Amino acid sequence: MAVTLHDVAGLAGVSIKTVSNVINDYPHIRPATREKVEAAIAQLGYTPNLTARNLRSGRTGAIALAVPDLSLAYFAELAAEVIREAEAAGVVVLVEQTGADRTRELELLRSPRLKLTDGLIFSPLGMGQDDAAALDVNFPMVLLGERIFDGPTDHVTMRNVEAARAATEYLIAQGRRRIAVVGAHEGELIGSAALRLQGYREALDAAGIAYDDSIIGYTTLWHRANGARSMRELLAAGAEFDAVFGLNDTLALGAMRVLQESGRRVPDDVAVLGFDGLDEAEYSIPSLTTVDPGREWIARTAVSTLLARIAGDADAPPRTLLADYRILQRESAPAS
Amino acid sequence: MAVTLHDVAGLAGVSIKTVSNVINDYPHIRPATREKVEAAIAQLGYTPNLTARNLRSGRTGAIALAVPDLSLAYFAELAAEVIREAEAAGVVVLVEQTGADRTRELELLRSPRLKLTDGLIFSPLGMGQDDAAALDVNFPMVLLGERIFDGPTDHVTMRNVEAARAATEYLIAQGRRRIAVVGAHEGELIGSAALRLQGYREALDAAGIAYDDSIIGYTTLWHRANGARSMRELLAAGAEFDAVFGLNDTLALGAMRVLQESGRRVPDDVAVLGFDGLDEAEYSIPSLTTVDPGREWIARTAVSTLLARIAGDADAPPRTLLADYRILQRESAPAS
DNA sequence: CTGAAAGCGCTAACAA
DNA sequence: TTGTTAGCGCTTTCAG
Repeated sequence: MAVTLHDVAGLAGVSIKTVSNVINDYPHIRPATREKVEAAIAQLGYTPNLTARNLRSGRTGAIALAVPDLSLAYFAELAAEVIREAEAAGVVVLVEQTGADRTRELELLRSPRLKLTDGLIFSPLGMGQDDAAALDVNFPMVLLGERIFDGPTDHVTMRNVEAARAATEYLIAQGRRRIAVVGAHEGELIGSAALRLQGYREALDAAGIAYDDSIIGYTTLWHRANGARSMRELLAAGAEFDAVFGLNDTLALGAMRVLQESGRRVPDDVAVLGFDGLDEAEYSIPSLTTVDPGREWIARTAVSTLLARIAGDADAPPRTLLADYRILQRESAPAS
Repeated sequence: MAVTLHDVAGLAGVSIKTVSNVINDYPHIRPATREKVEAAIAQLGYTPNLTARNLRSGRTGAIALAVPDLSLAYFAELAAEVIREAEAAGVVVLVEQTGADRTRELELLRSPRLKLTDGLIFSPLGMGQDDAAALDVNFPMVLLGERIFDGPTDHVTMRNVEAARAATEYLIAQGRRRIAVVGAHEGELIGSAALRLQGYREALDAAGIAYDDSIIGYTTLWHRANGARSMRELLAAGAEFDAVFGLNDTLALGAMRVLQESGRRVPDDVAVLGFDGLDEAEYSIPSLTTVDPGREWIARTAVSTLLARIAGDADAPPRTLLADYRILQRESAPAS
């Protein structure tokens, strides 16, 4: 641990500047000198102290990623992509979990721990529009999720409304008329749940189908257990429907499970459609038709956008970047 | 960003040492001084530069977690736990993905990026016994997975052999005699696959059942798709069996999917049992009987062990810590 | 092409 | 109780 530039310089019989030059591939070094230095480095097993380098350069070579919880499959897959992408750019990722909790999200934005990184990719779920001011931070940041805040921040997000509308239209095209929803958030106006529900309503309207709140299942955290519970409540209330739109895959899988327990056949009695395009949606019984909202593109774009900000174009106007979506047709809602 | 101790000291009319004392809760400060300093800090919006502090103190307040891939559910849930646990201790987590690739695992151990952290929780999958020397690193490290290396390193792991044996015995107790396996690794001697297979064989031996390689499905990466593919190969080869032991849940779920496609009823025709105790195993159709290897305990223990090493007991003898397992009885292999 | 020296922002002896 | 000062290990002018 304790081997420094000075040790290497001493052994190689040069100054620390020369060693530094070698390490940083400074071009004009005499080959003989370079060799001496490299031999010394190898002999001593020297590795540069990144903390010192960071202090000097003002950069850390790390970015932070803040998501609600890695045990939510969507965020796990997102994080996997972000880390892969960052690594390709030689940057390391520090992962924070907020639990989708407003207080913790706000704390995170003020946390000195972020000083350990050059920037933040942030997926806020708990904060509301009132908290927009908290997003006016003095470090590079890219927001994931809806552009619900007007601050000067880059957003990378998906077409929630359009994608949900397309999904609903897809079900309607199969002749489904009573389409239940699982995962709605009571009274929410912004956020993914509200936007996807809006897309759902637009599709109903366009098809002349009345919106019926009695087949909307409300549940906050998009866990599988909540999808199951929500569906049980719908069934217990005697709701009638011929399709279910899960506002994400995990909910849809939980709901599908309960439907089958109750004796409904999927898709014959009830078609099921999810949202997220998770790997596991391909291997459920039946496999889940779902909307791929472009998660991979989002991860890639978030990283490259953040790195560009860090690299300097801090004054470029903030951008909103939208991923393309597509419907992955599977068995739970086949294309008729 | 550019506000430093000196700025605060200047505004408060004291020396930087006094400011430093206030920040670090040094006890003997006159209340009036403290107030002045705190006012200045608030006015300037000062936050300490952690990089500088780290350089000085030799600590970073961060640990690294290296896993194969966060899109593997087991590691996502493990990472979620590790981050939660670390946060409770005021430590931040940098996540690295190795892809279970030997070369990248070896590179990681030598990577200067680790200098950004105080220690490493490492789950190696690609490295073999020949690489044990590479694990003799000069920073605190806790290994997850088998104690297959003899280096002076702490291990936190699960009882793979016992748990797999118990799982197999559980199936045998239900009257199953032809128990297929999905996820074996050809020629592997150490590592989770080999150990779980060993537990399986021990159970067969104890019950006087002959081991039959024709019902062992080999596949490397424990992805759902591989579980499915492996099961398809077994079926195509005309293998006969009345139970399947998936060496992890993801494999088991993929295999179960294919079994049902092929018209087999689970558990009537074929019982299915997994390994990992994933959340999603509870919501498959049918729900998956599985072994919970103590993942949560492993995450907690890995963090606390690493932090203890970092805090100083570097010379304590290396320990191997074993989690308790339990079988979660569900529908895919009911307790008769 | 290489060396000397300053300083990034902070902590911790040591003084006062 | 508070101030002075010397580094932590590195990069980076500026000389030579």
